[in-house]
Amino acid sequence: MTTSSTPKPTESELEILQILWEKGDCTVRDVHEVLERNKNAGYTTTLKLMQIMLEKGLVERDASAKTHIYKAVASQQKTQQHLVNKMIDNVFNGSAARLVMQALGNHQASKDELDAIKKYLDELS
Amino acid sequence: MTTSSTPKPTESELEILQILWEKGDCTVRDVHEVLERNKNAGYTTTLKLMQIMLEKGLVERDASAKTHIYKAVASQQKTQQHLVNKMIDNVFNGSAARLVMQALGNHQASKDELDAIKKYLDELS
DNA sequence: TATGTTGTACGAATTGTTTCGTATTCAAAT
DNA sequence: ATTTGAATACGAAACAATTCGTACAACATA
Repeated sequence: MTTSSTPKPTESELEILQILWEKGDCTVRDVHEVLERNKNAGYTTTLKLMQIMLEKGLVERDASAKTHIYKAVASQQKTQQHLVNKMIDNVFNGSAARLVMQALGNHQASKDELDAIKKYLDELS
Repeated sequence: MTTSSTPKPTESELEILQILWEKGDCTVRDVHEVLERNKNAGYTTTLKLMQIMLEKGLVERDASAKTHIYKAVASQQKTQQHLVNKMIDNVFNGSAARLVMQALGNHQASKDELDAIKKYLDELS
């Protein structure tokens, strides 16, 4: 199995998914307010993106009230898995180990994080 | 420093870069022949892509002879670093450790690979 | 020299992503 | 009842990525 049921989100869509994962169910306005802190895009831009995500099946919504409530379809964990696997294949020629070393090499992980990884590795083998 | 000198390659561009990294300097035909094994796109498509990559500064070329010779500008290592860092930020909220665990969790790493990672971790701390 | 082959250049169609303006709907407050 | 405010729907522009057709240049060879 290499394909997944939900399509790969674009970068903008991923930003929205992050918010939905963190805050749970959201209105468009909820999402837009968070987005606004870092970007500056209009409200209808956010709305349109979320409507397209609905068409693609990336989110679901409860449209029974006037103000619709959105939620992510795929879990954060599943989506991360999907994207990491893609990166391993496309960028690291299938070697998870090379990705791991690259990730740890630069992007400073704290001592606690490193310890956690070691523990995780011991449990794996 | 979060930005790099060369822009982020698209997926198609990355495929071409992979070939250039592996085979060293290449003509468009060289690249196209490798590409053809997995995809099917016309020769002029590959040519155009590589011309655009030249404009973007992703590749350089020696155009002194009739048949031009292309080479990647950024090293594979640097590009991988760039892309991994981006993924850590965009997908894993800045946590390298979470990416690492996700990478190891599913995408089966061999025992040798796991050992190599452990050794690497020991050297880091 | 004429012809075919192999290359580059370039314009343009197609498709996907992002952005926003405008229309419309609904409900609350005046 | 009318106005106002907040929401959705939708079309379309702007931009980027991908694909390919066609034109043209260089060169070997018949």
